Amino acid sequence: MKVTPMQQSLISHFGEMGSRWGLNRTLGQMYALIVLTEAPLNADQISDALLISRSNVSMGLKELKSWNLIRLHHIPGDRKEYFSAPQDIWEIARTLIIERRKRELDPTLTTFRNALLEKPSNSADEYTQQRVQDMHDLMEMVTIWSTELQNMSSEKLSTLLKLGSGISKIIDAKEKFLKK
Amino acid sequence: MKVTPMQQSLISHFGEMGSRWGLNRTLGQMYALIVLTEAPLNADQISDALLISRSNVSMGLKELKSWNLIRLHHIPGDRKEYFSAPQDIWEIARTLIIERRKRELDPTLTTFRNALLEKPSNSADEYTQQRVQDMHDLMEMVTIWSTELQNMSSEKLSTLLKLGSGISKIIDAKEKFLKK
DNA sequence: TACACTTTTCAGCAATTTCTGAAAATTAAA
DNA sequence: TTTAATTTTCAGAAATTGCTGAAAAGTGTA
Repeated sequence: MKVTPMQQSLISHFGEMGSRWGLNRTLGQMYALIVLTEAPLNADQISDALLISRSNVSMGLKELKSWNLIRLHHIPGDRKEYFSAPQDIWEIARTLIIERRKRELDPTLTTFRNALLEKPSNSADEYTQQRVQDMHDLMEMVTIWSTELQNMSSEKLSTLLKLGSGISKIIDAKEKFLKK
Repeated sequence: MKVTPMQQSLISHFGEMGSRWGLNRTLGQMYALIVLTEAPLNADQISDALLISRSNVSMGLKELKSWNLIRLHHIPGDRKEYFSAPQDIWEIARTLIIERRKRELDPTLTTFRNALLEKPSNSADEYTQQRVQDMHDLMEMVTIWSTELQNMSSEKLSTLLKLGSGISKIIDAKEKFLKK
């Protein structure tokens, strides 16, 4: 399993960025390799290409599975497991949104709700609850959005994103419409 | 500087989540404390409240400054520096979007563009470039969106988010309109 | 069932990140 | 200026995270 120079530079970059994401270097590299290679890969090929141990690949694949980012294939006459990324880049994006929400937002929303259920016993807690309420409301809306995106087809998601700078105008139009 | 139990549990949670974000535990705790406390705080108070060294607070504040997440105050007759978070939670959200884009998206977009400028010398690179192109297009749209959000007032941002599940209908309406 | 092949687990080592105390630098009042 | 208060820097210690090889577990074929 050899990697072209072009692929190598992309893999390295994903490795460096991996840590800025919730992933780590190796996971970033592994996913870059899988995404950029047309044919599904087995664990030994990944281990080869990235010069990391077979067991590390196994753990990485486990993590990628838990993120729902890879698909499993079987090749007739070969007992090894082969992995690929979804063809549709929008599907990958959608998965990332869902999984990051699960990990980054949901637990916090729960903590906020618990804090809001308590009775403030002094003015410091009153202020605290007020701020928690604000953060809660914002996060809840983001969650609703992400659920919405989750159920959107790639086509619709694409349309929405292409709206880009048009979005402001749409809001204006809506405001106007409602006021009339 | 004492922290109420309610504040303490929120601070701990932010600490744990801090690592899932690009921050780290201490940074998460520091920002929770600053956000949840009404009066601006000085470094010694933060050090006290969170039981971390003064120098660690100094480094944390430096980081929070670089993220544009805190405001500096001076109290007459006091030489210490006091820090607070913006009152408007939407402003904080906007800042986070901008800063995360800078750190998580922009460098990758540059790498993608460089890869697309190269001439593919074999079919593996052809496939690679095709996938990079897809990812590039998607990321560019996300970037445009985030620029849009960056320039939106808190009110407008709020309206947009409240749109929530209405967004699908708006897209449908727009599609229909364009086709007629 | 026995077997060869493949994947997973995990204890311990390695690398990285985070934190601290001491010292240096900065700041502003006297 | 000098001095005292405050903030910042940074080398090394501590803690955390990541990686490996060896062994265990799992899987399908004969």
